[in-house]
Parts: sequence; structure tokens; C-alpha cells
Amino acid sequence: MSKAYNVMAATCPSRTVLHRIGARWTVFVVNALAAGPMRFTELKAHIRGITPKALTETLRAMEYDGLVSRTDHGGNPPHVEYALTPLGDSLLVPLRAVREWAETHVPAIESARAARSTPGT
Amino acid sequence: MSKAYNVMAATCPSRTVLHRIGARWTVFVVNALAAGPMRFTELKAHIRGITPKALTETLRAMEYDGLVSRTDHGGNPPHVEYALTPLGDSLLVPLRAVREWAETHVPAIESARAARSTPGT
DNA sequence: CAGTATCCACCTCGATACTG
DNA sequence: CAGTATCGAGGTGGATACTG
Repeated sequence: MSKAYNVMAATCPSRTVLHRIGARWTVFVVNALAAGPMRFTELKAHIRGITPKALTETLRAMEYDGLVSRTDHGGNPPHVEYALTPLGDSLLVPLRAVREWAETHVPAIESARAARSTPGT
Repeated sequence: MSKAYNVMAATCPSRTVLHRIGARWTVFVVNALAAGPMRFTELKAHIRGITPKALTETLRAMEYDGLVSRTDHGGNPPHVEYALTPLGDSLLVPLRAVREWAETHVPAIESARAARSTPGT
């Protein structure tokens, strides 16, 4: 009975998934971590543009959902590593579908926008 | 040259796609319209819970992106029909991938959350 | 019927600065 | 290094009421 969930249910918890994927940084973190475990600062450098606050929040949310794991190696200086869990890794599949759709159809979307924007020019 | 776009580019326009999919109501509209053209009020009744304002905004954004078409049959009372464009229709593909991932993995996510929430009990 | 107009409560995100 | 603390701007979404 793996179909007990229905994204269309409105009150359905699976709705949160859309929210995660639609979130500003989730997709970047997933992609960055797809290459392997990374430390906070590495992630920050890799994504570039993200603030520590946003990174922390994104990581926390993803960790909360079991998408990433956080491993504190302790010591001083601190050493913490983030990695994709198998669950987070599986997210790459639908993400790829979306990505492919985007890369394929964005030109069409931009055309639509341009057609609508054509001012007087 | 269909791979000129890269979702990871950060400044990439394809990023807007994620935003659309992640948007509160887009997915509902797409699914509702997947069954065929519909009028404003039908849509509103079908989705239920959405306010006219939100519906209008969602529809506008989607129309702007060429995902839905708006046909005003004029007259009084007004008669306007919304329909998925071929582009909007193609969105159903990645949407299905996300949906399936969600429906499959939400239990895992909820488990992760529960595991983390276990207070002292 | 098909919206529009307001007003508002959030909530996310960014910038900056500081700490164990 | 790995965050946390603060503050503020901005945008999204909701409720309600009104109009051509």
C-alpha cells in the first residue's frame, strides 16, 4: 500500500515535498552533496551566494526530513560533515526529471514571456 | 543546442521552473486542468480552499509562462475558459515524477521527523 | 460569472556581526 | 571552522468585500 499518499489531497503531508523542492536552496544542496560529503564551509563556498544563515536553515530542514545527515567529528577546530542520505540521494531522480523539463522547455517559457512583453518597440 | 540551460547556474532562468512547481497552487491547477478546459468558478470549486485572488495570481503567472491559455468568450454573463497549453501539459511528466517520489518517500520522511521528535516520552 | 481591491499575517531570505 | 543572533525588507497567501 505505498499509494496511501496523494499529493492532491491538499492536506496531504506529501505537499511538503513540493515545498522542499521549491525552496530556494534545497536543490543546490542536493546537487552539491551529490558529489560526496562536504563540510559546512565547503558547501558555502560551493554554492556561493548563500549566507550561513540560509545554509544552516536549509541543512536543518533537510536533516529534519532525513535527506541529509550531519556528522560532528568534534574537536577544535570543529569538523562537521554533511552527506546525502539514501533518501536524499533518491531525490536526485525526480529532480533530474524536473531539471530536464526545465532545460528543455525554458526556451519555450521565455518565448511565451517575450511574446507577452513585446511592448511597442 | 537544447542544453544551453543549466538549472544549477543559480542565475539561470530555469530556476523559475522550480519556483513555479513549488508554488502553493500551480500543481493543483495543472492537475485540475489536466482533465480538460475549465472556467474560473469551476476551477475555484474544484480546487476548493483557494481564494479568487490566489487563483487569479496563479493563473496569471501560468499564463505568462505559457502554461495555460485563457479564452474569453465574452458576453454577459462572462464566460472565460482556461486550458492547459501543450507546454503546460508537458509539465505533467516531471510533476508525475515528483509526485511519485513524494508518495513513495513521504513515509520515510515522516519517520525521520518522528524519530527526531521523540521527546522524552 | 469573473474577477478586482484592500488589508494583513506570515514567513522566507539577505546582510551583518559576533562566538565557542 | 561552524555556526548563532539580530534586524529588516519583501513577497506570498488568506479573508473579506465589492464591481462590470
